[in-house]
This record gives sequence, structure tokens and C-alpha cells, in this order.
Amino acid sequence: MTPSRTGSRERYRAQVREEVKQHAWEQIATAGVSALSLNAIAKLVGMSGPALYSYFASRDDLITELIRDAYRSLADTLRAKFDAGADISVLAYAVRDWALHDPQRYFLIYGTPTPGYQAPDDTTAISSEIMSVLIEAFAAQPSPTPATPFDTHLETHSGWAAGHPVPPRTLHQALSFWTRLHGVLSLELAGHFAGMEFDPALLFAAELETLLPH
Amino acid sequence: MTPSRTGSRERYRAQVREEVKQHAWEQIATAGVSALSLNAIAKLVGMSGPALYSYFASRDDLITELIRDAYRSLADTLRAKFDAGADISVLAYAVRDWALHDPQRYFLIYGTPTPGYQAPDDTTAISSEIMSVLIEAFAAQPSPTPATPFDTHLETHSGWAAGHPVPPRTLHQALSFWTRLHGVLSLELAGHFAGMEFDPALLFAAELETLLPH
DNA sequence: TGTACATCAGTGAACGCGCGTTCACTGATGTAC
DNA sequence: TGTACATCAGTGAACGCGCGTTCACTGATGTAC
Repeated sequence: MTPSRTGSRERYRAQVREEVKQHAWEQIATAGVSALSLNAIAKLVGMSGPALYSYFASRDDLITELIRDAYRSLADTLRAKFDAGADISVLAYAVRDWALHDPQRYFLIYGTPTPGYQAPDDTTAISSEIMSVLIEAFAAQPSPTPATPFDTHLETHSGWAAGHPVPPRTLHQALSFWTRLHGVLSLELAGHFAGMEFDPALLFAAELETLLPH
Repeated sequence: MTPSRTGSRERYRAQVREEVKQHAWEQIATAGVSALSLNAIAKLVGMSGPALYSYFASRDDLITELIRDAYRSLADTLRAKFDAGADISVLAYAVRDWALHDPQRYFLIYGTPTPGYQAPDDTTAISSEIMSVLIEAFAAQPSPTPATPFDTHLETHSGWAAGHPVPPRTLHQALSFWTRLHGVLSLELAGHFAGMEFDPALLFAAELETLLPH
């Protein structure tokens, strides 16, 4: 009500944008990103199709923003946990929870890439924020695992981790954390373990175990 | 020419079906499965849109057949290699080559699932054929790695591998083979290592190494 | 070898749909004096 | 407190598009006597 100096219109705009995104996520969860339709969302929000164009420049623009938000959400989650003292194991389960909470959001980031789609710069920046947390977390724990040829390779190919003066072994651990957990999670979420009676959570735990000092 | 007893019309039909699939794969490789269009394919094949309906019942039907073919191709590749004496390491690189050869085919199987899509029974059968080869391959090599809690869990949850009287440890190895290699491959193919200078092939090799007796 | 018939591949028109997006315009909301 | 003006959210009509799919029909191909 009180038309504040910072603009009540702006607050309203932000609110509508959020509501649109909310419905967009629901559509993605229900039928996948390819079924996302601006007109359908508009109807759900209670507006006419064209009205959305004053909130988002285009359909692709909306999707890009959802991707950005997804990266941000994961990065912030991990950063917060780590700052609160979480170790590798806790971070692993944070990733797992995050993924299980909304599988299609997970796949929007880590699933099938659209050929030709070029991610904006800032999402790759957020992506490397995630790597940073992992590297810091591994740097903070003992690393008894022996060095491999890949570690030697990393000695001369670690410019991407320049901000982190850690041994290659640590970078390798962060990469393996990422790939191993993604391996279990994405197959689980995609239903590839259906028909096998085992509990995916235990396979996840077993993979995590391989990443910890024993 | 010689109208044979087995039917030259049938041979022709099979030929057209193959040609249609060929173009379908090209479309998928170029713009992803969601961009696959029957009318566009028909044009490429030199026919009218509706003509395809005597070859495939529907668009979904065509896609399902492509999925089936993809599974078949991977299963046959691995089975052939194994029968020719391949060990775990060779099988791993066979998977990698298969994936790199046509990333979108790989993602059609192992990528983002379409919510609500129910895979036909025979594809899950082929999928378990793939697991069979892996289990047999691990059963044929020494397994010095120590047992884990997940192995104990598998003792009572391995009905899905009933055809293979092997210790749970072997099943676990086959599962880890699958998840670890998929982890590296799918992130690599999706471009998530872009910007990092290391060679994904070496990370793949390092992950493979963890699966071998050392 | 030739004719009569059945089969079937492919066409073209049509249906209905929903999509993204543009544009000119209306009515309400906030701002300034 | 009241009026005059600028801003801006949202509408409705329209454009053009391509999609999957159906249907009645034509012309060619193969089959049987």
C-alpha cells in the first residue's frame, strides 16, 4: 500500500516474476522443459499470454533464468553447509537431497544438453563456485589416497583452479566427487535402477565411502 | 527386380524405414529429440508427411524404436567385445567410444527422462543384457577389493541378478562400473568440463583404474 | 506371354491445435505541483 | 487535499507457423490364371 520510495511497482513486478517462475517449475516437473509454454503459464497466473513479455523477453529468456536459479540454489546450499562446518560426507548428502527434492531441476542443469544452446557466462561462473566449495572441503580433510597418472596430468592442467593453491590430488578428489555422485544420482533419478531391488541410497553411500579417507 | 518369394515389397519397406530412422538420428544429433518432426523427415526422405504413417504408427512410436535400437546397439557392442575376450578395461573403452560416437544417442538412453514416459518392456530387458555382460566380465577377473555394507545389502537384494550366481561383491563392481563411467561420460558429453583444461579421457582412465584389481 | 484382379505405396487436402511473438490500445496506478 | 500528467501493466486481436494426424483417393506394382 504505502507507495514507498523504492517503488511498489517494482516489488509487484518481482512478485509476478516469481509467480511465473513457480508455475514454470511445476510445468517442467510435470512434463519436462520441452513442454514449457508461456501461454499456458500466463493462463495459470491469470493473465493473457502477451502480458508475460513485459516480465521476460522470451521463452528462452525465462528458461535461461530458471537454469541460473537452479545453479544458484545448489551453489548457495553447498556454500552455506560448508561455512557451517560441513565435511565431504555432509556435502554429498546435501547434493543428494537437493537432487531428490526436484529431479527435473537437477536434470535441467546436469541432464541432456540441447545441441547449440550456449550457457551464459554467469552460469559457468556459478558452476565453478560449486567446484570451489568441493575443493576447499577436500583440502580440509586428510588425503591418504595415492597419486595417479591423472594427478600428474593435473599438475600442468589446473589453471581452472588457479584460485586454489592445493595439490593436484585434491582437485582430482573434487572431480571424482562430482562425477561419482552424479553417476549414481542421475541413473537413480532417471529410473535406471527400477526393477533392481537394492536401495540406491546404499549404493550412493558406498560410492561416497570411496571418496573418504578410511 | 526378381520379385522373390520373400517379397520385394517387404524389402523396400525395410529400406525406407531405415532411411527414415537415419534422418531421425540426424535431427536428434542436430537439435535434440524434442525437435524431431515427422513432417520434416518426410520432406528429407522425399515423401509427403502422411506417407510415414504406413511405416510408423506415430511420432512416439518412431522415437521408441530409436530408443530400442540404441539399447540394442550398445548391448550388442559389449556382448561382441566380451565374447571376443575383452576384459573390463576394453569394455570400458567400448562404452566410451560408443558414447562419443553419437552423444545424443547416448543421452536418448541415459539422459533426462521424460516425465510420464514408460519404457517398453523389451528395452528394460536389453538394459539387463548390458548388466549381464558387465557381471560376467567382473566375475572373470580377480576381485581383491574389500566388501562393503552395500555388498551385505546386496546379499538379500539381488533377485534382479538371479541368472548370475556370483558374490554380491561382483554385482557391486558391475554397478559401480556403470555409475562411475556414466558419471564422467555424461558430464563430459554435456560440456560440463568446458573451461577446465584437463583431458577428460584421463579422468575417465583414472575412474576406470579404481575398478580394476591393482 | 497376356490379361484381370488385388494389393498397397504415396498424395493432397483438410482438421484442429497451440505455439511464440507484435502491436495498438485502454485503464489503472503513482508522481508532481 | 486536489488536480494534471506521465508511467506502465495488461488486453485482445492478429500473424504466421509447423505440428501430428485422418481420410478419400490415384496410380503403380505384384500375383494368379
